[in-house]
Amino acid sequence: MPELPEVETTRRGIAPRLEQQIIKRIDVRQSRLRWPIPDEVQGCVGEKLGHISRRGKYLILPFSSGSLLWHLGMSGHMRTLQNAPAPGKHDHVDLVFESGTLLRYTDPRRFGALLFAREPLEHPLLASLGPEPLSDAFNDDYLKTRFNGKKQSVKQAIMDSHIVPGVGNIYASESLFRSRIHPATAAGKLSRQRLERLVMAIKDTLTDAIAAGGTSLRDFAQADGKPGYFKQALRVYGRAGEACPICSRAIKQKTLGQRASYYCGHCQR
DNA sequence: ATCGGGACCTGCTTGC
DNA sequence: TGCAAGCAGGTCCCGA
Repeated sequence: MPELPEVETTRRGIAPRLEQQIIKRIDVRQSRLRWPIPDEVQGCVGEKLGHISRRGKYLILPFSSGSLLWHLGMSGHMRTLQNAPAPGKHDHVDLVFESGTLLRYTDPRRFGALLFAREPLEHPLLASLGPEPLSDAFNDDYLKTRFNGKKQSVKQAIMDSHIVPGVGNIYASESLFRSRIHPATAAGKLSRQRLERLVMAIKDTLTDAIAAGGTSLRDFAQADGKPGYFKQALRVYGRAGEACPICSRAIKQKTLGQRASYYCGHCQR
């Protein structure tokens, strides 16, 4: 579910309901996520939540003693609730605020993570991320440097969070289709012009998806429970055998780096 | 240094 | 109908 647009959609959904509120309790029902949830997170209790931000696919919830770092993994999602029903099997964490509002974290596969850091941006997991793809620092000069000499496919390269954080399997395929670059092309072989196109395609794809409220796949819902609307806007992802929206030839599927990739063999070179 | 693969989990879909 | 295999939005870490 969650790539950058879904995480950003989640952030926008929960922020107005939670910021400036004092946390009363943190209920951890299952601490075994990707890493065990550290006891340190309990240090936030009694403190006021500041401005929620995002770095790559991480949400940062700042309190005076430090920040919660939250990654949704593959299947995680959050909802804010007023009158919380009894937690279900996969509702692993609740942040309970003094107002009665509650943030509930659900994650069937438990690939997500909840960590604590005094200086969030200095945490090794965040410090090693590439520049935000929607910032000016993410440009063709940057990609030229990072792709230099790379034999790895461009699809795998843009899915590497240390190069481009936030682009996952869906938006990698979509961005490559937009830029008309074949996903298996060696990253280091891309011309300057194609890198410019790729940068623009990634920015546009992410921006459009955020505007649509994220892609709705399976269990993804926005923080208010409404589904995202980008799924119908996907041009190639999950559409093997369907007609390419540009040339009408059948969309192909190929596995790269153990992940399904979708592309048009005619439009993408 | 770069890479490919395995690992971590559960649930849904597919095929026999 | 039942069961097992295969696949799914992520990414760290290991060994080659």
